Amino acid sequence: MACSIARTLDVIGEPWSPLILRNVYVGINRFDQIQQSLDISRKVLAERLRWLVENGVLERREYSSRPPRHEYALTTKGLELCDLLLVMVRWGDRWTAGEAGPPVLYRHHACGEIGHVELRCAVCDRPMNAADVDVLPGPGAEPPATSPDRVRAERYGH
Amino acid sequence: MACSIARTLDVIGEPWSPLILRNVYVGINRFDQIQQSLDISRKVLAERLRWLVENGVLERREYSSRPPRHEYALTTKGLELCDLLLVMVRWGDRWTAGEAGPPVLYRHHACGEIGHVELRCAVCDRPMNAADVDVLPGPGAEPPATSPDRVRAERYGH
DNA sequence: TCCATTGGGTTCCCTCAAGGAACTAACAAG
DNA sequence: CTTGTTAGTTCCTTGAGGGAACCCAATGGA
Repeated sequence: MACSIARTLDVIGEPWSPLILRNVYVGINRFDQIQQSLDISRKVLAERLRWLVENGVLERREYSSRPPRHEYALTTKGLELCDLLLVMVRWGDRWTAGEAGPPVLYRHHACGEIGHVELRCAVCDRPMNAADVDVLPGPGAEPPATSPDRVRAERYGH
Repeated sequence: MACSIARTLDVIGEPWSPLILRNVYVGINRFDQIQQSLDISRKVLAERLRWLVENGVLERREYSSRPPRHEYALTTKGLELCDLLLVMVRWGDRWTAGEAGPPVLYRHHACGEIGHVELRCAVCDRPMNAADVDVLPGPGAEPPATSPDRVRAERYGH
């Protein structure tokens, strides 16, 4: 599908993948550790890891050759996906955390404070949220075919 | 699970939900429109819409009483979820768009320019990405039980 | 008046992927 | 030479997703 959301979901759309990614991100990066931590079936975990490696999100590397042992590490591509996790965390904290407060805190290296992410426009630096943008067809849009859907989507712009 | 990522995924973790959300966001917000646009089964679409409404992400409202006709609209909670979509789009554009370029562009109301989102720290305003934070247990963390995993996760830090 | 159509779903069946448990391989330690 | 550890694979069963058909209320057209 000519939609970056769909293409992103194609890589990490199924519900275990973000959790696997999160585990690798925090240092839980070996097969059995991940399996126990998530209580995921070994079969599905093996499939997901293979998929994530094939798609360049994780790297499988040997940390011992005799006996052969492997662990998983984030690639640059994978680390950038973790930004998505930070945004998920923010939403989850705001809307589902309950009275106990957030289960995990994030300390920003640059300022040393506990904080959370905000979305800013890369051009003007001001806040840029879903309510602040118009959606327009881009160069990679599926060719002519001005479908009713497309017209509707173009017209929207809030 | 005491993890905001898991809680977020509980709401929109299955692969159709973000696409449904995206459609409602751009104005494709009636049952048949969504169904045709995504080529999703009517059964699953009905289930997902019900789930999203139950969870306060969408609102089902009547736009005609005779005959009774309904459409779906984003709540505030749902609109904030769309921030997640903007971040997905950014990643998808960077890593999966190919040579054709991004299929969709986003124009920022504040500056009028085509841009994309960046993550900033809400405290100090500087860039805050996954590589720039330490992960610490928060108030809502699952109680004592200092598991090996936890220790490992705490020790990690970037 | 009757029929077809539209919007917004249900119902039923069937397949396919997820889950669980057990098994394997390769080596190390006691 | 038995036990343990890591990293999977195999096999079977169950449950969720897809497809197609059906439903119902109202409306438009012949």
